Amino acid sequence: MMRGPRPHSLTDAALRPSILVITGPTASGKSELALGLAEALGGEIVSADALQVYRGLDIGTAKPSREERARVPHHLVDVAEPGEAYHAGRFRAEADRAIRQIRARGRVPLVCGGTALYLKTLLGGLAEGPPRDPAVRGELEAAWAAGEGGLLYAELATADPELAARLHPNDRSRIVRGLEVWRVRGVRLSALQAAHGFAERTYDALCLGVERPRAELYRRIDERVVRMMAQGWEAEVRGLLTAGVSPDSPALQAIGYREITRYLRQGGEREAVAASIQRATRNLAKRQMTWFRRMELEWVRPGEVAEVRDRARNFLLTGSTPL
RNA sequence: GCCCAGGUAGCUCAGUCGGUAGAGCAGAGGACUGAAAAUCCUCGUGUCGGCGGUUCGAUUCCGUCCCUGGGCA
Repeated sequence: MMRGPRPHSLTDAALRPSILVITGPTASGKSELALGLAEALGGEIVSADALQVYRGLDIGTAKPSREERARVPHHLVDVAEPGEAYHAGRFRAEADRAIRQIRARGRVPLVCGGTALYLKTLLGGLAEGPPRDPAVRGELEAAWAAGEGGLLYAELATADPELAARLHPNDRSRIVRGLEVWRVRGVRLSALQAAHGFAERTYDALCLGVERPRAELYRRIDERVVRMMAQGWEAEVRGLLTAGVSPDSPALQAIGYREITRYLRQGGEREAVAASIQRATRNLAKRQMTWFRRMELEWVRPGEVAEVRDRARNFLLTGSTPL
């Protein structure tokens, strides 16, 4: 079994900038909490959300409103075109820059979002791998779509046996990524990952997770989807498609966007769309919980704003790099 | 009232030429290193509508009753 990174010495910790992290499953109310906290502490919000980065995806990503963004500066929202493929590597670099700038202004960086992989890369870094290569990617995806998944898995088993051993033959995304790394750079992704091990410790972070009873969370999700549909989500998606955004782009694979795109292109029962979006969102929340359970978060309840504020203040004052 | 078709897992349904049943979805748990709201893995005992009958044995066949659709009156 792999062991976690060794605890860092106090000297190491003293060099690390303090940040606040607020996460939680979708619709848990983390944005609201972050907003209140940012105002109370003189902070700025760095979004850790894989979809709010895209311009034009507003309703379905529950993007902060113009008013909210006027109240508190937000970073990493609307920083990519909807046709682009944003990714963890880019998030890591841009979040680092945003945090640096916020601190340079003497303000508190408040990272808020539910994309656990992004949070993980922020806190632990990311292995040095080649960025995605559209050409190679295209070939691999095409091969997979043509039913050659078995061949691709076999190729990976030869190129990077260690990686293949821990991937299920059906795990398209990871098999494709592993082969991509092998084909463009001739190195094994598993080796890069082993060398790195998420061992970077750039920040001294207080990580808070917003907690809600499952049933309550699911109810909020269902209600929010209804609200989003009423706000014109369908028209938003139609606009993106009309503007030429490819239905295959990552942005349109997002929950809701994918269902609405399918509906607009292939038809179907209108009422079934909202229901399937609700279901997919509930499934997402459950997957997020799986991440959070092993993230060593301090759990807070949505109503505990004052307590959380004091907890955060205390952390910032006694942390390694008081402001 | 009569005729027909159904009543099987939370939902939609398959199936058992009589040996107590299985898929999808839901739900739960898990994995996760440049698409991550992605991608993937694991988990299915339920008076097989009720009551009788035939049978070594009935969810399966027969009778009857109840319920739900549809048709005829």
